[in-house]
Amino acid sequence: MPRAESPSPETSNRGRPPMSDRRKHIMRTQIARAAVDLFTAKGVSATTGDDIAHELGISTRTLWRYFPSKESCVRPLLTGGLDLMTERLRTWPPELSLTEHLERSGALAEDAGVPSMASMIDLIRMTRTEPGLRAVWLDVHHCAEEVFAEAIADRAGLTPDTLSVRVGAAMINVALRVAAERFADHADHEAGDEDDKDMADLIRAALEVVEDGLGPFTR
Amino acid sequence: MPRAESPSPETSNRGRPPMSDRRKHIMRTQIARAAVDLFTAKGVSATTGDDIAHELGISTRTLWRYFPSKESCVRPLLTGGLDLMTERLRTWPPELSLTEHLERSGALAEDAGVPSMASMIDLIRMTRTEPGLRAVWLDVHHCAEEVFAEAIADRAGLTPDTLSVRVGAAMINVALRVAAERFADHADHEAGDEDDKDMADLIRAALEVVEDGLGPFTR
DNA sequence: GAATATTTGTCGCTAAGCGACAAAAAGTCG
DNA sequence: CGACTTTTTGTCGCTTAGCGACAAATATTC
Repeated sequence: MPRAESPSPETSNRGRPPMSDRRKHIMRTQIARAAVDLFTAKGVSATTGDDIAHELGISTRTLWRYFPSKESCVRPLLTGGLDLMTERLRTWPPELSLTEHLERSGALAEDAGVPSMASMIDLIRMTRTEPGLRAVWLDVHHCAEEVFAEAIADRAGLTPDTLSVRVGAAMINVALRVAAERFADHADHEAGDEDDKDMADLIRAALEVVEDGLGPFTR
Repeated sequence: MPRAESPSPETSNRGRPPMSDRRKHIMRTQIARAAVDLFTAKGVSATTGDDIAHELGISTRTLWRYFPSKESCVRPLLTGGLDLMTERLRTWPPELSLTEHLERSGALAEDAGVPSMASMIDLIRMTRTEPGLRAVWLDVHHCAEEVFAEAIADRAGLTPDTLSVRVGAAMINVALRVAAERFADHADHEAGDEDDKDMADLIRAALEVVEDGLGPFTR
């Protein structure tokens, strides 16, 4: 049986601590990369699971072991920004409000946090026209809601199931989603108007609405 | 070719104004009913498109002409509540705030607005465990965001693309979603604690968080 | 290096979902 | 009502998604 070569020489863990989980993680990101490349090149519907698998030199069966559908292959890329956000929730300092803390996390995410920003931008754009990708995108954020709810509940001394906590977590979540979508949409205008260009400003502006509420808005 | 009998005698438009669109709409709701019944009875993964089609006496090919996947067959049921909400946005009186207006709409929805409330509750519960149904549920609400954005923008004299408008619409939207999910989860406890029992109270409480914002919450 | 556990590939299968064509409706006009 | 047109439906065939089972290959442990 012709064994597939390691996905990439520099990402393989040769000699270093074995760590089987690491291998899986690398494989998933490799698949995600190949998938997004093919999606952007040929379109989602024209890309088959066989295409993605063949690109990496793995069998189709193995591909479906890593992801349950071809659209979900790009999930690791779409979670990139949120992973950093939710990760930093663990070190949420008491003197900062949640929005302040998230704003600073957002500033980090833009710079070095996410390795392949260009692919992510392409992906988020594709979610507009590709229902399958949009479903993944929405689900990624839906999963993040849970994490936000736990963080908020923990801080406020409430249960994550409290209605206000769930709504609050969802509000935070959509603010980040809308900011990301807007960033993706306006990313290539580059040297245009300097209103809300970088991710940090967008996140700040979006979270501001969440912070203040709709009261002063739609009355 | 054995023609399928009309889905139901009383829902067929025999002799009355022709109206081809009406037939389609009836067909869609009939399919949705059959789908949710089979999903609750056998589970989603164990239900095939053939099952749904056979239940209605139509061919599988026709089923896929009405819906692009078996999960999306239940979409008409999941949009029930939101349809009423967005429809009533057209008659949003100037003297009411958006949340006030939506609260009243919510009170209507509970009573007579949605015909098959029981099926909807079952469906929303299933979205927890069935990824395919959750995707439909999230997408239904995502589509509603667009409508809310237009309504808010229209009232505020802004473009629907304004960041604050989009975030605001998304906030409204998730509040309604969380309220619906909570209602579905706590629906059968019936005569338990009288905290947040009916839909109207839940919507009111959820929209209150949106109205006030997270400022007084996570600081 | 041998024994064990995990991963992968091959095979076979069910089901999703679409394109094309023909039959059967439904709608139209006289 | 009857001929005509338009829309809908069914049948057929096909590609792809995606999983279960078993065997080979690989990784891990001792």
